[in-house]
Amino acid sequence: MTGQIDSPKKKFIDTALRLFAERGFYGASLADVADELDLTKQSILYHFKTKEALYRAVLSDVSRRFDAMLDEVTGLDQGAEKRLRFFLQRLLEHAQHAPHDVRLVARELLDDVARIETGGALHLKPLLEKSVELLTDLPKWRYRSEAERTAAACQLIGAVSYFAISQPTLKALWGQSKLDDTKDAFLSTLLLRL
Amino acid sequence: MTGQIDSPKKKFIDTALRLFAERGFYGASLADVADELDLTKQSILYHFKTKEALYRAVLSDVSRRFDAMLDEVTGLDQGAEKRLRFFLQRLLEHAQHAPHDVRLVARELLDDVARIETGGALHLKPLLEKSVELLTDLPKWRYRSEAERTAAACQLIGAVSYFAISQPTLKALWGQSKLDDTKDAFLSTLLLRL
DNA sequence: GAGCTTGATTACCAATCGGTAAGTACCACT
DNA sequence: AGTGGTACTTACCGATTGGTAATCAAGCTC
Repeated sequence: MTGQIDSPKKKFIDTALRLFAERGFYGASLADVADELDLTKQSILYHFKTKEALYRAVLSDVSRRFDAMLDEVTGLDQGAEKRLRFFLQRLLEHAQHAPHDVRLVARELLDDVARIETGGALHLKPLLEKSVELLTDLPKWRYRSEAERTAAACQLIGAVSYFAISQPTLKALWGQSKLDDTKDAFLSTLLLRL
Repeated sequence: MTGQIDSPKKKFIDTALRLFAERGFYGASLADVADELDLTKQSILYHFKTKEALYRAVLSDVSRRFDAMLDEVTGLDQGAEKRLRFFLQRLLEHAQHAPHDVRLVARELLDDVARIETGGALHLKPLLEKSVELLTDLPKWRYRSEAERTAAACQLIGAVSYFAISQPTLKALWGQSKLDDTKDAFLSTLLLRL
């Protein structure tokens, strides 16, 4: 129904994703998004009724890509540990060439506090449930209880995600070469701990 | 010089911290902060010249608390592994009863992207350097290279921080009891991997 | 070539934003 | 009693925000 491919909405969604991820929902105005495309903000409001609607469209695009990655992992017909390693590798890759997605998800988590108070919707609920379930179901780790497996899953996702959103800062802090070294070492040391 | 204790600025800083952490810099207006205190926004501008100045004051307050925690860890005269365990425990505790601090730091990391592009200052630079140095210097882990120790340090900080900022969402997702179970298991499984 | 849809425009709006200027209530000190 | 500083207020400002209304040009079908 909603034309996914090559819709004229796509350029707005892509640009809005980048700006929302970099500056947050309130930090990026409709005029900012339109300026990046050399258009006016009213052209955005033609395709999306409100700024909120644009934001929801961006979120569902992010969710779609994330979901495709998760399906790729669950579809892999291999042993549990192989799949877990594959998941972490794919998550890290995803964070590398779709950094805006990961940053927007992080902002969503931060904004949830205010949203929960006001009874707003948690947009990423299905995504989070799927991710954690995937990780806790996969391995029969040496951790004993369900709680410990869940905790370990949160640690793995958190380590990768936080590292991903820290990269621009770390690059400014360390320079590109040290960051690259750390990036190379990241996956191996993470997998080493499984 | 700048009166730390019981200054009339303190209530503004505390309230601003909460709102900035929950909604971000652009999501929380001066009027919002003032309303929470049943005051007018001009009373804020009396104490802080600009909104940016208020934000910097909030950040330095957060940095001060963080720094005190780090000093507490480096001051502990014990073996390297003991200190590392103590650090992770204290970081998790800090995230528990000062959740706004951790959330604001996360927002700073997200905002750095835009700030680096425009040549802005990275407010948390000294804090980050100190944290990572502390972690990489402490243990002679089984990881071989400097890069692998750095990567491991990032993983530990990231796991704790991301878990901390995810808690309101996870509570809404799972309920309080499952979150509590996971929280209890979090530190033990994290330390298990050292 | 009339009519409809699509994508974008210009013009305009009320509300809110951060910030300035001037004034007020209160308190300590002399 | 007068003075000066502190904490805060009311009144106001220009700029920007998200959003509405009306219009216009291009392309399509019949």
